Amino acid sequence: MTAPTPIRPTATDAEVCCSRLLAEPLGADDASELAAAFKALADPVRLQLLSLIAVAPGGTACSCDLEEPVGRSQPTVSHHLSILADAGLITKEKIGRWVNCTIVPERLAQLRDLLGT
Amino acid sequence: MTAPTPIRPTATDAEVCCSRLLAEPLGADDASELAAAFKALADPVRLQLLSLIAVAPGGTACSCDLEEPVGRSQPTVSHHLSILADAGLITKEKIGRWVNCTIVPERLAQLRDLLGT
DNA sequence: TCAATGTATCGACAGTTATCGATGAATGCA
DNA sequence: TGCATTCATCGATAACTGTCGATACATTGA
Repeated sequence: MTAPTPIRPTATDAEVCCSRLLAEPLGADDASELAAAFKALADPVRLQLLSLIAVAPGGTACSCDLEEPVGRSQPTVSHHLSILADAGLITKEKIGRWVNCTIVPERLAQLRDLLGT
Repeated sequence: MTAPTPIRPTATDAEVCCSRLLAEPLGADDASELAAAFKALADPVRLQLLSLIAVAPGGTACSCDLEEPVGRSQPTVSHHLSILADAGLITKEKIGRWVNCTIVPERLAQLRDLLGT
């Protein structure tokens, strides 16, 4: 997860028609990077958090409003939010005592495009 | 993973514009189902296997030809292939002594669409 | 029928992960 | 300054997961 790849690279090559995943044999390094990205989505609590943040006004929600809907403790929610942030799926901004979590739809689109276009 | 949802549902509702994940607060059950699907993709070895199968002629590869490229033992490869099959990402067909694994691109497209359209 | 081969299953083990309570740090308010 | 609140970190624990060797099963060919 180093260089931010473009969201929708203009396909100049005709072979870039389907999935990057399906276009060529995946190397071990690329596979690890990709797997790490999907790992962030591979947990029901994180998917719920992501969904709650996405549907909140402006795609932004306070961390404190997320504990009750997912039914987990504050440390657990904090842990999952950090994982989502590390994966680039949300951003966390500290406003006073609160932490505002904002969805990053471009990142979601990026992962989507890895599965096919 | 019960009812096979259509690959690209015709969006009659204007609100079905982006991601199912981002369209509404995800329930715990839906979240678990979705997470299970992404879990199958959240491992580098499985991604490599998927890639190898996809680029093989006809999108089909013999299980025996996959152990060497991923550098894992036969039981481990068998284990991962079962997970991919359970997730609907590949099908396994026993031909004599061999097991032919075939990619299911529709399933991949399904997961892609869950991230956005 | 027997040996060889491809695959699945079993048992074990190490590493990872989700979870929580307790605690500490940072901020805002009275 | 002191207190309440919000969040992150720590430590512990239970559950899950990836991995392999050993072994059992199934099929083919001699």
